[in-house]
Amino acid sequence: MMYIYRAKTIKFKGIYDMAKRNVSLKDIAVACEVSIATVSKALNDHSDIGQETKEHIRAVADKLGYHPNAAAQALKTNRTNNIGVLFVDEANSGLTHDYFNHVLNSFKKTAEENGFDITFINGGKARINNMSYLSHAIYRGFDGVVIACVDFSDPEVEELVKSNIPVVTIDHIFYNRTSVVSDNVNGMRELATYIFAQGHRKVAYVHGAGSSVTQNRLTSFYKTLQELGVEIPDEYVVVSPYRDTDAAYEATNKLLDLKEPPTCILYPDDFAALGGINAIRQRNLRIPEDISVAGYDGLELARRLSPRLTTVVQNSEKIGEIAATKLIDLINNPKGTLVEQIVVEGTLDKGESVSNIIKI
Amino acid sequence: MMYIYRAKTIKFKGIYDMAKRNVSLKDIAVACEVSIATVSKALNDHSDIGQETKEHIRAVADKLGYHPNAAAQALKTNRTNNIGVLFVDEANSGLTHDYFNHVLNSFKKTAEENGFDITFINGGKARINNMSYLSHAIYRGFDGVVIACVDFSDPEVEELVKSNIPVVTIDHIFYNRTSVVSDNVNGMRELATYIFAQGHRKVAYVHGAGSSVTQNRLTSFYKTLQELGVEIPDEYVVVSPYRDTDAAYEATNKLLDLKEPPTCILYPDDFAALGGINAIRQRNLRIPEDISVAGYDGLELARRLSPRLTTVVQNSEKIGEIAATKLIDLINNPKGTLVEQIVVEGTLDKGESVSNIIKI
DNA sequence: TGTTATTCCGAAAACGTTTTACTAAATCAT
DNA sequence: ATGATTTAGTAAAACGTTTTCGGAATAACA
Repeated sequence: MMYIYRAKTIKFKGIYDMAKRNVSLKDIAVACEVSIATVSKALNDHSDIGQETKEHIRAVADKLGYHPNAAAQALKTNRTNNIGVLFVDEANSGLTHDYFNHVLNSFKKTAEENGFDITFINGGKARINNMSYLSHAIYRGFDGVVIACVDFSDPEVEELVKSNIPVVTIDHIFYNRTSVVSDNVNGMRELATYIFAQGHRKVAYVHGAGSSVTQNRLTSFYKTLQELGVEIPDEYVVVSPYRDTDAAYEATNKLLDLKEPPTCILYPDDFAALGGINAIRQRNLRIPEDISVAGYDGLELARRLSPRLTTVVQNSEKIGEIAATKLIDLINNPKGTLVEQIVVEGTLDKGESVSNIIKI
Repeated sequence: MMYIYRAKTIKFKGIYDMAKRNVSLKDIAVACEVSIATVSKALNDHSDIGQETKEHIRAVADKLGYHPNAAAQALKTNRTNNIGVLFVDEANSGLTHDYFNHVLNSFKKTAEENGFDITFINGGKARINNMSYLSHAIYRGFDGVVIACVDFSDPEVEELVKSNIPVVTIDHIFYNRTSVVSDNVNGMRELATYIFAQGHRKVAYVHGAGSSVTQNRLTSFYKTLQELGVEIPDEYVVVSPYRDTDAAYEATNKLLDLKEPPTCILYPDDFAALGGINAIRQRNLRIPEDISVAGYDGLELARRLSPRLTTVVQNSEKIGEIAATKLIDLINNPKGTLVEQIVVEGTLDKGESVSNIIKI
């Protein structure tokens, strides 16, 4: 696609030409006629500084417009109060990845509430001096790192995980590292069981492939239906990436072209389901009367479609929150805390897109 | 909603108990039997170090697993290679804000390609020692700051914008600061003109309110239709926040309940349009035969709905990219670069949700 | 051979903090 | 009044860099 943009350049002179030197402890020290050490202690509320001195120093600091210098603090204390976020998904959708940005948003919120900032760890490919993930993390001095949705088989990821930087992984379990995962096994079990209960026996599965998340779901799908006595033929399982409506569209067409098409199709996520829905509607089939569909994720989108999408709503907020909490625990108490593996359950949203086809 | 989660705690001992001291220039210096200065220069490829010395030092640095220390570098050079991102939207949707996360994703990409990292500037409310935006930016020493989608009347934002930190604002123009804005005026003009050409005269507008973005659109909407000789009664304009499907649902119902309901409704964004669509469908009205709708933003969602949504696709990728480029220009050349105000045009996607109602 | 460039490297200061060890003064107990 | 303790503050080192100013050795030149 061609993009046009007009630019009108206003001929202002540059405005950033004043020498910038921020006020430092030293400035406060001379203003108050005390030592730098005293200023530092006063601002950090140490007990060995007199009350009136503290108040005076703080007042002067305020008046002078003092701001602490994160770099200097970090250099001295080995703490940055900064958390690295590593996220590289297969589709490279980055921040536009629906599920992830919900998780991250909640992670960010709790991290900030605890005084931490968030910085992205970017790939080796993009950087000028191309560092590995671990190099980047060491370089920035992150107090901890959260890893989500990446290709966990990437050796660079493994290197990072095995380092001595506190790590929490999301939706993937590493031995001896704490992780927060969505309960895909039970989620899929619930969904499959519900679909079975609605009378469906010919159930197809559009598989998101790639990660342990989708692998868990697929396994759970097979297992659940097998326990219920349903056989899934191989041609009922097709692959299509996360959030890829085009691929889901193709996959759906393939399924509908089978001699014996399924009565229900499961998609890797709600958005991909849209692609499937388009394919189905294009054939003038009705949802759910002629064919049923189900998504996954439980984004708001699912509730806004008509018919409302049957889906498993993942508790992305809770996942982000717990991940942040646990990571901060780890940071503040590196030797004390135990390694935990936390499973966050989702809930089935029955919606309206899976019909009851039990013959009466 | 009640959220359940199970946690199984694996009783591993803490693993982060090894003392971590990263290898420094000094370590390399003693290993190579040269001075620290020489090591620094060698690694930074200064011209006054011999070729073989450089190579040797680099080899040793590699072997020892050296990583530069961002904090120390920042302290010394007053450069952090880090850009602050300020983003607070009305709805507090944060990273889940569709349009913004597209812009940010693209911004992030170009920033990283130029060796910059990205850190969020968070609100005063969330932080423990609640800093203003500017304080936070100074504290972290951001080389530059990008501001998007915030409440630009917030005095804290103004304080930041007026500081001597290089700033680029997105979708809002400040005097004497460079900005990148989506062309909402022309976008809305195109959309309104198209709708008019399709024969619609009773056009309602669900107004996103709050920002200059939506204000520009509203103004352009009024202006365009007035120029075309169409009068918009006051009750055709109702307010509903960005991306709020529930509010859009309500707003739509209000519009449909009018004695003389509109033949076409515009929404502040594609997602909100979904809420409207639900309200319409609930009354068994067909889109676009009985009533037409249009969105804004041009997210992929719009193309995946059926009927495909008529919308204005904003060039979010380009906006992010330009914002990053311009900000980096400003950072690298603070006194030389001019202040620019860049307008990025969008394109009308006619979709299928606005019908032609011209009587033949 | 003596002078001047050129090449390569080092000493040391500085960036803004925090923290340890210490001192001087004030308070207390006896 | 003496010694012991507490209180309030300071000096200085250290964190890991970068950079300025030289300085010594070597090379080039007359």
